[in-house]
Amino acid sequence: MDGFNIAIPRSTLPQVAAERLRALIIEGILAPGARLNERELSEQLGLSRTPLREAFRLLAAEGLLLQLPNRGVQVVALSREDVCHAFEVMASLEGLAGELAAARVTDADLDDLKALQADLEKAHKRRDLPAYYRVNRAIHDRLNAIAANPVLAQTYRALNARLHALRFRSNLNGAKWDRAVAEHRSMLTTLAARDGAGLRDLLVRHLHAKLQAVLDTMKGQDKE
Amino acid sequence: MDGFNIAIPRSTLPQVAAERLRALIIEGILAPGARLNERELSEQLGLSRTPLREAFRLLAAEGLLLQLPNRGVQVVALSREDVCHAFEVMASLEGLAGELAAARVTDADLDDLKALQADLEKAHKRRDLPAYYRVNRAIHDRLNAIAANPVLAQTYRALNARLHALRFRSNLNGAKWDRAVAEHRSMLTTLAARDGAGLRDLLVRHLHAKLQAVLDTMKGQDKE
DNA sequence: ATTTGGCATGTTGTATACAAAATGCAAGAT
DNA sequence: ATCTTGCATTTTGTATACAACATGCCAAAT
Repeated sequence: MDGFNIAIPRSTLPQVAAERLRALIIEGILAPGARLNERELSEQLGLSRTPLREAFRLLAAEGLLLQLPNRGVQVVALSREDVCHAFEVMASLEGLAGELAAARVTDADLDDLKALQADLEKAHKRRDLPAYYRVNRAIHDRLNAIAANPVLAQTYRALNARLHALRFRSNLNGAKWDRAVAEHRSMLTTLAARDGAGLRDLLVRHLHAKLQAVLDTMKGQDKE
Repeated sequence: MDGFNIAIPRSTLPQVAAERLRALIIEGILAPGARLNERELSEQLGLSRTPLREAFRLLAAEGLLLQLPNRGVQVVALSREDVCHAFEVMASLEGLAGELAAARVTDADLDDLKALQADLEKAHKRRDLPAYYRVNRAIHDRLNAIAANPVLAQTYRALNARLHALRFRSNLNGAKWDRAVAEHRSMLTTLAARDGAGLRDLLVRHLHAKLQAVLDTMKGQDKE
């Protein structure tokens, strides 16, 4: 019997630092394009430069930071094209998650998702955008969990982190929001029918719609 | 006029170190599961522990190394399941590459690919496995280049590195090899027809076949 | 006036020293 | 004999010192 995992979760200082930085980037406190001073940041975070530099390398590998030799790191500023490319990949990954989930989903899973869907619609009716985002994310996470592919989950998570800063700000307007909720509803029925290919298509289209929403909010502010 | 990129490519020591380590891992000189001693390795590579540790973090982010707090790093040993999961994702990404490539491919591209296909068949006829792998990789790289999605290319590359060590050793037997070559032929005609969905399916199936070949060679040597 | 060269300053890159944690071994207790 | 406990050694984690590089300023020359 060792179904229990009692190991106390320890993470290294660089990992913790990376998490903090990730949050700061996503919240926009560290703005895209901003150059990060090692000494300054290390003092603010209360650690030395060495673990901070390892955190930098982590985030650079994830694609959140850009490392310029002898010129330090800066927060990546995504161009409109970058966003399109990232969404193309995200859509494909999410489609795969759907396909896998359809093959493996249990009735219990479906019940959970139905509950989440109800929450989603509630948030939508209340026009509570933060709550909507939270539930939305929970649903997509759940789908990934059902897909039960850790490699997929990790790849997806890494990519998502890069875009999260943007999505955070993409304020859905009425029509698009309604449509997104409707799409979620059909996703659920498609999943219940165990229609993998159908769910895949739906998710891909769903993400393409999301891309449009993001691109709309990006309009004007051209970054490269 | 600045279509030229004259910037002399400089890389940091950690990046160079990471490349070396990646090569050593892929070639199997650093065996899966092996624990890497920082001091020892840094002396062998001729650098200090600091840049080496940053290289470790890079490779850990890529999924080639596993970091255990206060217990250093070790080369990841992929279980059969890990390989299946990775291939599922790879297949999806390669499928996306095919889909995109079909939409963007030019006649010049097709000519290049035809030439590569000829090389592939030659290598097959000669039963020259190393050459076959080389050309095979060139074809897949070319496809990714045509797809023109840097995010996809990077994601694909990272995942591929994790599996390369395995594929290296997967010795195709006669029947599977013949089939792979045939699949490549139909890929080319499907691409020429600009049939994105068709090419996607083909590539996904192609990779599933590859997975089977890899799993076969893994049989027996159970690692977890 | 503009440009170029050198210098001063600040910032990153690498090495090393020190601290903390883990590992292995041996001695003692049960 | 086996298991535990404490110590010595090894190894990793963090901080800091030093070196290399980049940047901005000022003076001098054209």
